This record gives sequence, structure tokens and C-alpha cells, in this order.
Amino acid sequence: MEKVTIATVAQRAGVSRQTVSNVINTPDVVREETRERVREAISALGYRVNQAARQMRTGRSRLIAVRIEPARDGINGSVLDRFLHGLTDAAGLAGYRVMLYTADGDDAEIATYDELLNAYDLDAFVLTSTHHGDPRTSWLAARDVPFVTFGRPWGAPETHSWVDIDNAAGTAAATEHLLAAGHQRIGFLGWPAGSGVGDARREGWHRALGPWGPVGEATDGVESGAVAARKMLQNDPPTAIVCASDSLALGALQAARELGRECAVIGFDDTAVARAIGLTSVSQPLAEAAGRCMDLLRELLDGHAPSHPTNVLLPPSLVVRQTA
Amino acid sequence: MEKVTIATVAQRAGVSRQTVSNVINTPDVVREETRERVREAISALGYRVNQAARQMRTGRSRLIAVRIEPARDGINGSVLDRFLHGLTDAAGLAGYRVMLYTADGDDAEIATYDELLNAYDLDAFVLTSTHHGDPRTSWLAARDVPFVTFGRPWGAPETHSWVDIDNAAGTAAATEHLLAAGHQRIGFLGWPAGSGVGDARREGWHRALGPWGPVGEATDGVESGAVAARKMLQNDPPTAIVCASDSLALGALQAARELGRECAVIGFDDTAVARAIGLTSVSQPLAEAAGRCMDLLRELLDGHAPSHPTNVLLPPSLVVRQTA
DNA sequence: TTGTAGGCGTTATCAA
DNA sequence: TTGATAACGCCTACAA
Repeated sequence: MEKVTIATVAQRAGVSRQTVSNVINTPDVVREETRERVREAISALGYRVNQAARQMRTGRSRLIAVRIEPARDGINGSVLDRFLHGLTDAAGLAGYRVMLYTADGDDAEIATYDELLNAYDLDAFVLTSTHHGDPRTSWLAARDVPFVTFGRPWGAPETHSWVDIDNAAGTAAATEHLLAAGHQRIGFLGWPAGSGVGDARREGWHRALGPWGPVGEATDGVESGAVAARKMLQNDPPTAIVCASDSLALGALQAARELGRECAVIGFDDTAVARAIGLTSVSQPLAEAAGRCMDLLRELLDGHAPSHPTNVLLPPSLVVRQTA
Repeated sequence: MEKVTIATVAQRAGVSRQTVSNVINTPDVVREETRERVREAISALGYRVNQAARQMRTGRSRLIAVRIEPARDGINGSVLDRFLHGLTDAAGLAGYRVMLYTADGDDAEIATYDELLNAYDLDAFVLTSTHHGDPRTSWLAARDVPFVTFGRPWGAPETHSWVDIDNAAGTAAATEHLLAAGHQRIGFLGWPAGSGVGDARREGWHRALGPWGPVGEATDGVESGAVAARKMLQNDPPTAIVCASDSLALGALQAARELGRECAVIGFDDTAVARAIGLTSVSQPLAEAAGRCMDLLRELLDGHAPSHPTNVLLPPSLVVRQTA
């Protein structure tokens, strides 16, 4: 099968190459009859625009890049994967493709931006896992590279569009669910203060509860969660615990079982583990978040760039199962 | 910052563009002194080869494509994600990038090949989830598109290179572990016959056990696994069950608990769920599998194409936890 | 060992 | 409304 180029199509339709190009890119400028003839030729030949050539002229690649976390395992590792799936779907629908890269740390990631931008003329980036003092956004902004973040710009000036999950609303909903079920002493098991996401999740619990309840702190993980939960359950036992992650929730469940204590537990992220063991958990609308990121990117890329950056805050939902 | 092209570098180094190109692509043909001068100019300017332009000349994009499963959740969904992580790492090391696509069914996937090949000049594909009567491999082979599969070509002629996990060895190791622990009645809980992977996992159990033991069949999932396990445990109770997946294993665990039966359980895939609940499970070396796929691809792409396709069969390992 | 000419497939510009 | 021409950045072939 010979290579089909715009010239092949032009010849078959009896027009110039430019006219074919016009049919593809600015159809309204071509007379209807001609347009139809060219379209027939295109589909008869199975012609497809060559992106590399187009890119060379236009400087746009229709490629967007996302970092994939290094091969790593864990209960919560799947959250970004689910976002990635959604983004690939949404990008495909919009005529874009997703290119993956890995980077160990912010500086390495910035070096990768430089490379990808030069070598592949990437159209845009989607950043995940934003955090306080994140150097990536300012680097990109300084170079006028289009990007959106999944995660708000913690502390940084809000100069770009972002999509985020309303974490506080999630733990607030969990807490309200427990209050409605009659619980009064509701504890919170979360991460050490300082991470934006973790602080927001604690804040939601506190907001819904009113007064403070027992608080436990642990780095993420089943083991450390169990240790912290055990302490909570011994000192000042709550009848329910809202947790900042499913891993911590699993630890809390273990601790309660060991101590023979009845204790309702709610996790966060609605991971496969939660589904598997019947853990009530707060679910993030990751596919929707990805779709919104793509929407914002299209605004940026298709020229209709809004003068003000847009922010989207998506509410999570509570999935009630057996543990609460 | 102006765009840095090969011409910029040439000017700065006081040589022709061609000499710069030679330094990049065939350094040994350039006099050392000149080479050094050009290299200095390259790094001083931060020059990077533009892939689109190179691709236009060479027809090679240094891009490989992999399908990402549609946004879907489940205990086993993470297996392919982990493979993807490994592949992105390995590709990056080899100077390639991974492009993602989604496709609903084999035919849609083949249509996507056609598009990606025409539009992006993809260098190669990595196929996952191979199965009996898989039309994808023959389509690619007929067009001389380089590809490897992660998963052997079930039944199809072995005309391409592949990497696979020795599933039978995994369940055999699990069974031997149980035998060594003194178990004698060891059952198997697997998927309906017909899926290559599932059959191999059953085969490994049978091979290690010698005589047949109790067998249960269920489509993958915690619920259906629990139903099938309940039946096994009531009729003809084994003291241990080897399962074809962590989901089924979880179901088996539930069934045993409900019935108040002591029963060792071993799962397959070593998912986050297994780690979280202490389920002994067979672990696939996914990062290594991805690395091997990349190795095979490089052989194919870098011209040293071996006359015979290469096959790599990787042994899984048993991760012993509390359930067996 | 280095330089020159030409073209990969597309689109922007401008003329017809 | 359509077509001719040039250019994007690079590499291959060939000449010097």
C-alpha cells in the first residue's frame, strides 16, 4: 500500500494540494461541490493527515503530556491511574493524544518539560500532585506553556486554571453521615499537618462536627494507621473514625478488631480495597476531573483563552458500605 | 528565547549544518576537534533535535503506543497499570516515549493502529491482554509493523516476539508451599475454562498436586468467588484453596469466615488488596516484563532484528503473608 | 572530513 | 474560490 499524502488526494480529486488542505482545515472556504469531491477522495484513499508534517508547519503537535508515577504500589497508588485513564479518554475525544513521562522530583520534571517542549513541541501539560512551593507551575507560566493542574495551587498565586476535588466537603459528608446515624464521639485519623489535601480533609471533619473530637496522626499506611488508631481507641475512645485515606481506615479497622471495639470507620478515595472489604469511603469523581482538565486545556489551546483562569471544584460522594 | 535549530548550532560552531547533523547521528565521521566544538555549541545553546523534523526525514518517531484500558475499577485492574508504569520507565531509558490510546474491542483497536500509524508514524506497539483468536497480531504482522506482546500468542502461529509470565509456575509454587505446610486437600478456585491464563493457572496447581482436588469455577469477582467457595467448602471441604486471582481469593476468605471454617487461601497478582489484608499471593514481575518488552522492541527497531522471534517466560514469586 | 542540494508532507501567503 | 510558491527543521546523497 503506497503512502497516501495530500498530493495523492489532490490528484485523484483533480484539485491542488492547497484545496485539499482547505477542505480539511477551513472547509467553509471551499465550494461545496469541490469539497464533496475532495472528501470522497479522502475516504476512498483512506487518507490521514500526517501529524509530523503538520506539526512542522504549525508548531502544534496535538500531544499533551502527563507524568506517570514511578512503578510503585500501594492502596492509594491507583487514584492517579484512574485520573490518567479518564484523561486519555477525554483527550482522545478532543483529538489529542496523551504522552507519558516519568520524573523523580520537581527539578527532574522541569528538565523533562524542557526536553519535551523542544523535542516534541508538546501542546500542553497536565500537572498532578501539586503542593506547597511547587516550582513547576511558575516555570511553565514563565515560558507561556499552556497547562492546567489537577490540584489547586497551594499558596501560589492563582494565575492558571485548575481542577480539584473538594476534599473538605468529602470528610464533612462522611462526618454528617455518622452524626445522622447517631454517633457523637467522632474521631479523625489523618496525616501530619502541612499537606494541603490532608489539612483540607481534617478541616471538613472539624467543620461538620462543630467541637473538636479525638485526632490521630500517622503517615499514610495500614501499619502506621493501626498504631495511631490503637492509641485513639485506648485513650479516649470515639465510636466512629473518619480517615484521610483507605489505608489509614484499614489500619483503624484492624486496631478496632484487635481491641474488640465496635467502631465505625470511613475511608477516603474509594479504592479497590474499600470495595473489596466493604469499607465505606469517600469517592473522588476522577473521570469527571480529567474531563474538566481537558475542557480547560481546549480553551487554552483553541485560542478562546479566557482572560481569567478558571477553577473547577468538584464534590466527592460518599459510598456507604458495611463499616459505617 | 529564540528557537534553536541545527542552523543556530552550525553558525555558532562555525561549521555547516551537515556537520552538526553528523556529530549527532554519526559522530565517528567527524574530526575530534570539530566534534568537540560542535558539542560545546549544542550544550551552550541547549539545542535539542526536533523530533517532528527528524521524523519527517526518517519516518521514525521514537514513539511506541500502548492501550490503556477504559476507566474501570477493580481489584485486578491495577495489573496492567503497573505494567504501564514499568514500560514508561524502560522506554524513557531507551530514548522512546509512550503514547496512550484507548479502544473498545479488537476491531476498534485495529482501526486505531491504522490511524496512529498514518498520523504519528508510530515506531511500534506493545499489545497486552492477548487471547485466543486475537486478530490484532496478524493485522500488524501483515503490515510489517514492529510489535511485541505481553502475553503469549494463544494458539496463533508464533511469528512474533513475546514476553509472558509463567502462570502455571505461580500456582504450582503456591500449591507446593501448601503441601510443604502439611495441607493435603488443596482445592482450586478459578475461572471457567477457555481463557489461556486461567487454564494455565489451574494447570500449575494440578501439576504440583498430582491427583485432582476439589475445583470451583467462577467469573472473576469477590461475590462470585464467595459463592463458588461456599459450595466447595460445604461439599468436599479442602483445607486450603489456591485461587486464580486476588478477587476470588477474597471471596474464598469471606466464605470460609462465614462458615466458620479454617482454610488457607492463596491469591494471584499480589494486588494492593492482598497487601492490605495480609493475603498470601503470587506476584508477577511486571516491571521486569515491561523491561523485557522494551528490550525486544529495541532489537526489532534498531535493525538487529533476530531472524527468529524471541520468547521470554518470567517466573512469578510467592509472597507469603498471613492467609497461608 | 566537510559542505551543498534537495526533499519529507503540510500549511501560510499571496496571486490569479 | 482556487492554485503556485515557499518554508518549517532535519537527514540522505553526493560533491568538493
